[in-house]
Amino acid sequence: MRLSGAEQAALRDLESQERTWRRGSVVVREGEALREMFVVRSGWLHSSAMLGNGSRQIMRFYFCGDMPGLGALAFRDSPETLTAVTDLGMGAFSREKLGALVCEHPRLGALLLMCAVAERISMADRLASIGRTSARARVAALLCEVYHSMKRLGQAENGELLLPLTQEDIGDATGLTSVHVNRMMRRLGEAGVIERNGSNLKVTNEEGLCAEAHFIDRTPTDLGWLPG
Amino acid sequence: MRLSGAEQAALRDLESQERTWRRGSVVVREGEALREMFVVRSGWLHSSAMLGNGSRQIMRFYFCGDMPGLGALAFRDSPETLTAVTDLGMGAFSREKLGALVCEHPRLGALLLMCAVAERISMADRLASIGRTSARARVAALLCEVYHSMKRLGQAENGELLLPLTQEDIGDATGLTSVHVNRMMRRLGEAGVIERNGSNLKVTNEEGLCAEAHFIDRTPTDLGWLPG
DNA sequence: CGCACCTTTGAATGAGATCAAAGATGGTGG
DNA sequence: CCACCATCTTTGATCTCATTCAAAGGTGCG
Repeated sequence: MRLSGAEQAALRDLESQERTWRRGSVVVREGEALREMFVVRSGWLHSSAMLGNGSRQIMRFYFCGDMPGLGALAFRDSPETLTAVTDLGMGAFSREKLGALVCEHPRLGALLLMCAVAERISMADRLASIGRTSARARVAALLCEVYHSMKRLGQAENGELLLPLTQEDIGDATGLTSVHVNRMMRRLGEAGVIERNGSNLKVTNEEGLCAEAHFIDRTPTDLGWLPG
Repeated sequence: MRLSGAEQAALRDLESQERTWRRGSVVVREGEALREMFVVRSGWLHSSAMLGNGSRQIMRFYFCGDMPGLGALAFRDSPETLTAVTDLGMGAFSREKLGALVCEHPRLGALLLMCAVAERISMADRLASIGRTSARARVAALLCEVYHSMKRLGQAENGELLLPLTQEDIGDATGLTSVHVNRMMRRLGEAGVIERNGSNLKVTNEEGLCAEAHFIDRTPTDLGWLPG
C-alpha cells in the first residue's frame, strides 16, 4: 500500500518519543493504569498474564515494528504485563494521539485495523498449537515463530540467532513445565533440526522445524480494499 | 460513545444485506476465497481450524453484534471455518464497503479498532485458560463464556440456557477429548454449579462457576480518547 | 571466589488420552 | 405413529505423555 507524505509523517511522529528499557525490565505491569502504547524500534519483548493459580502465560512476542500495549484502547488498566526480553527501544504515544491520528488519516486507521486483525489470527494459530499439538510441536512452534521474526529482521544469519529466553519462559509461552521444555529441546537437537549453545540457537533444518511445528506462514496480503 | 446520525446510518447500512443459515451449516470454509464479512443479528456460530494432524481447534464463538470474518481484511483466503451453532441470521458486507465506511467515518474505524483489540485480549484469556489450567477449569471457562454472552443478550432466564454444542465441540474448543469433557461436566454437576438436561444447561451457582473458570470480566471501558 | 540462577537428568506420580462398549436421543422414512 | 439408524452421551479399563519432586552440573555476575 502506498502512503501519502502526510501519512508517513504522521506515522513517524508516533514513534518520535523514544524510550529505552534494560533487558528483563518490566514496561507495564498487569493491572496498572495504562495510558500509553508503543511501537517497537529495537529489541523485543513479550506480554504475559498471571492466573489465579499462580502460573504465568506468555501471550505473544513483539518484534521491531509491532505495537504492544494496544490494549489501552479498550481497557483502562493493562490486562497484561509487558517485559523486555532484550534491551529495548520503543516509541511511546498516548491514546489521544492515536485517536487524533486515526481521525485525521482514516486510511492509517484501516491499516491499524488490519494489523489488529492479523494479530488475532496469529493468536488463533497459537491457540491451536497449545490446544491441539504435542509438547514437542509446541516448542518447535515457539522456536519457529521467533526464528521467522528474527530472519525477517535480518538477525538470523545462517539460521543462527540469540534466544535470551529461559526454558521457564518457553514453558510459560507453550503451556509446559521448564523440565519438559528441556527434554523437548534436547530431542529437537537429537533430531537434527536445531543446535544449541548457551543462549545461541541455530536452526539447522528449517523445513523440518516448520513441519514439526505445523507452521503456517501468515503474511498479510491484499490491501486492495482500501480506497485510493 | 455517542454516534452521530450519519454514523448510525452507516452502521445500519452494513448489516442491511441479511442472510440466514441453518443450524450446523458452514458459512465459510477454511482456505476458501473470502470476500465478505458479517455482523451477527440472531443466533450464534463458531470459528475453527483444522491442524495438520487431523484435529480441530475451535477458536471462539460469535454472538449477536459480533463481527465474524474480519480475517478477510488481512488475508485473501479464509484462515478459519465459520460454522452455525444455531439457526443464524447475519448481515453481510464486502471489504470494499468496510474500507469506504472507515474512510468516511474515521470514528467508526476507531471503534472497530477498539473491538478488534478487545477481541485480541479475550483471545489471550482463552490462551491462558487452555495453556495453564486444569481440564475442569477449561470446561468451566467455556460454559462461563457462553453463559455470560447469553445472559447479556437476555437469553438465559434463571441461569437456564440452550447449549447446542456436542461434547466433542466443547472438547475442540478447550483442547480436550469428548470423553474427558463428559467427565468434567458430570463433576461440575456433582459439585452443584450446573445442572444438565439434554442440551439444556442451568447455571445453579454462578459465582462458583466463575471461580472454577478463573473468569475475568472484560467489559471494555473508556472510549474517552476518541475525538468529539 | 562464591552465590544465584539456569540447565540437565532421573524416578515416581498423575491428569488426561485412548480404546471399547453399553445406554440415550432424535430425526427420518415407511 | 412407530421402527430404525445415526449420532451423541456415558462409563470402565488401560496406557501415555507431561508433571512433580529431587538433586547434580553449568554459567555468569558481583
